[in-house]
Amino acid sequence: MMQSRTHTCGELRLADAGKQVKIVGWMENVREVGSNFAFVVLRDFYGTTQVVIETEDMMAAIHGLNKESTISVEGVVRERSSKNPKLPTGEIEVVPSKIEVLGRCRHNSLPFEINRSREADETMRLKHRYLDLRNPAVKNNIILRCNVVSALRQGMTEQGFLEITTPILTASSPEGARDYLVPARKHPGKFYALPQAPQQFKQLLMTSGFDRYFQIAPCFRDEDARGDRSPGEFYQLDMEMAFATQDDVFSVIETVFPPIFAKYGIYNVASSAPFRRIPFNEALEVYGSDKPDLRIDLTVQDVTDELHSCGFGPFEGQTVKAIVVSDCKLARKAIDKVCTEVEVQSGNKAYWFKVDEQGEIVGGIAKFAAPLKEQLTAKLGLTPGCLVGLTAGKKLVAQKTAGVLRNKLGLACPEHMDTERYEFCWIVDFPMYEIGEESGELEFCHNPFSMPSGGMETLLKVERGEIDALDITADQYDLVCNGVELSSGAVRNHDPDIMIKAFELVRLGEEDVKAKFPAMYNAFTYGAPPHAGIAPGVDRMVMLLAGEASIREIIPFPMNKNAQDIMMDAPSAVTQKQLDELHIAVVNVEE
RNA sequence: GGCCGAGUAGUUCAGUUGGUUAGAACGCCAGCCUGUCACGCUGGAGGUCGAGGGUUCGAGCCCCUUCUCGGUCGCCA
Repeated sequence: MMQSRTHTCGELRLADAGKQVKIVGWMENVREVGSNFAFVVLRDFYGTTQVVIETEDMMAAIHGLNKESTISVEGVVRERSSKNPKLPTGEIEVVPSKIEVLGRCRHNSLPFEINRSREADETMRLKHRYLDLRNPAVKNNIILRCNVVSALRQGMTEQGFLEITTPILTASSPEGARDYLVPARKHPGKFYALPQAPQQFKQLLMTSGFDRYFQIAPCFRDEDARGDRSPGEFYQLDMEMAFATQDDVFSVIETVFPPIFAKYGIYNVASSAPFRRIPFNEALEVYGSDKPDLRIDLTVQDVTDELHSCGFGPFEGQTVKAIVVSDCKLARKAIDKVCTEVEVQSGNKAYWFKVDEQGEIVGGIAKFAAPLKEQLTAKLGLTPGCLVGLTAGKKLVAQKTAGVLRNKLGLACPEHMDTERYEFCWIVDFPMYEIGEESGELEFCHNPFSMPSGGMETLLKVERGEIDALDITADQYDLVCNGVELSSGAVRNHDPDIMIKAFELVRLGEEDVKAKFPAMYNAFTYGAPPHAGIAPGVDRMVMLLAGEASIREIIPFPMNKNAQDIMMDAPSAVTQKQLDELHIAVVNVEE
């Protein structure tokens, strides 16, 4: 038999009984149940098949062979006398006539057990990622990622988008995150930068006349990691459309995303178009977050008037927010746990009281709230069985803490959260400017590429003193799903004059625009199309679909929290010759 | 960089008020076992308790320093 294999380990069925086959794979397990009788579980990418050892010859062929060695097995498919209904191949087994060792595993003790690798220490998993990935539960997330990326490509292509790659070695950008720099050998003292996003290139593509662009784009940012944020590099479904409005972008996403989420996600229900649109300020006020989880039916209410002078110290003179949980079944211990979690995550305390079956305010800070029962009942519509969660602080702090509390209460109270679905929304009307915390002066809130709503006319109104710069909104939007920010996007500012005017409000001018974004500024002076786009994060999308809490579970070869690849040993030292060629002198490097 | 948590056998963990020889499960090795499929049974090997210092008659446990990993905040136009 010349073929490497006739079948995979996942495909043989009862109907194949009697066939002469050759299968290959990893020796996952050996169960010896007699001196010359054993079962070998052979695993490949597609599944597992049982090989039954019944002769001295075959026993000798696997004798002393460590698990996870690769072997080929030639033999006959036979119906099992004792079947296993839990396995797709559980009705048959292969009776071998020849077993060949292909790749011997030299280790009789593995760093972890393959099928339980997810329980192992993460450092160990990452160091031996090639073993970790043999675990079907780990491997399946990578397969899911492939399928999702493939579906996104197909969806975007069907919408008329062209996939165009943009440079990886490019220029450092003056704003945004920290760049990864690459020394330029031919230009001593100068550096390339890895792109934080293909932002400027895609806008230049629009200016070049391409109408609809997309790319599964690698993005590089030298910022610290989070559970849902990979250090160093990540991927975006980057897209841009010429002569387009916000609605045009929304329409594309609302067409492409829901079917993919419903098909590939752990939940098979996704919002249908159009997604809810929530203004930024309303999101903060009602949900305490600019990325609300709409599966939770709880909302935040303002009780500052009622409680800011109730005598409870932490509320004194502060904004106070309340979340009413009707028919709350949480015990005191569970409520305290929620409050503790809120404090850990937000750094601010949460408080509570309950309304008992007699309608009396009890528990938590009842001592202060009870005297205000009438006002609170009128304001919040309290009924027996209600739990009222409370937060306080300066307005934004009270809002955001309430947002954290809302999430925790939703998770703790299943009757207030319809977990098994993907609930999308757009956050719209972001402020264009804010007062910088350090500078105390007006700054761009998000990015300077966005078009101020109303364009030049709006900026002129600020100049004329008719409106406050802080009240300007940008044609910018976030895509949010189940409390996860998937993406920011915007209608871009394609007009050099409006760009300069927008920069003037933050005390910059034409020279700064030219200096910071020379290619884009120049390009836009040659006739630019209005354009808009968005760039949903592929990694986070796959996390949501896989139901994984760690981004490392959906990346084939992830780095650890400290941006190290401990399998490849990156970053690593390089030779003096390499440094010399790059005109780099390394000083004060500690071992 | 701040805060919180973790670090004990190959792996995952337990280890009481500081007290005899640091345990369990899985894995590994040996023996038994002809229908297992998380095979079973018997036995065995395997430990720098992250590192350094201190307190003590005595430290896995208490104190100090430090390293590593994770979470979180800062940061991420």
